[in-house]
Amino acid sequence: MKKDYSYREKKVMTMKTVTEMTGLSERQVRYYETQKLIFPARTSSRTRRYSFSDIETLMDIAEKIEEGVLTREIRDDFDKKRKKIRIK
Amino acid sequence: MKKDYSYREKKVMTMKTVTEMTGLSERQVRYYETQKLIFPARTSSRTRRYSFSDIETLMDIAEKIEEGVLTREIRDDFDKKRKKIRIK
DNA sequence: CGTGTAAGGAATTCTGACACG
DNA sequence: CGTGTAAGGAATTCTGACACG
Repeated sequence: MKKDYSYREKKVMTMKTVTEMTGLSERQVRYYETQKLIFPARTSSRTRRYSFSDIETLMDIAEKIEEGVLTREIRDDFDKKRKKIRIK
Repeated sequence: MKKDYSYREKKVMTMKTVTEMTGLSERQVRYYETQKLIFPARTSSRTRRYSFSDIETLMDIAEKIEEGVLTREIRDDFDKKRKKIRIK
């Protein structure tokens, strides 16, 4: 059974809210999705929905990008972390 | 200083998400606002933003309405509860 | 009282592409 | 590589009003 309520993970925000909260452009947010760094949900009419968790990930990404890290590297890094969590 | 992060109280959702999560119509959600039962935030372009807390309040309201309680009574009830919390 | 609906405008979102590099 | 932008269509949101009652 799936957990019914998790404020942090629930995909509820639209693009506008995300750009407001992160300071990133729509273009940036969508690009990071194509790079498989974030995974917004989609409504029946194709609009994206983001979670608080996504917002936090985006802010991490923004920092790394500023440091000159490539999206490819950020993704590998995320994948590694996910693996570690699974091993635990 | 204001608390910077509270997933539950942060006003981040648009009307569409709210109607999806509560099952209410846009009309109902807006009406309950005119009755001072919920207080969404507004963006610079006038669109409403709701919090998880608002969603929960809306579901409470929906239940009461079904029981035949008047919005006026629901509001008085909410006001009483707020007062109690303050006294504590 | 509480809610549905049609109306018309404004703001939002989406995709694919050109651009720079 | 990462991001800006103009383009055009589709979906969303808003307000004020008429309707029923």
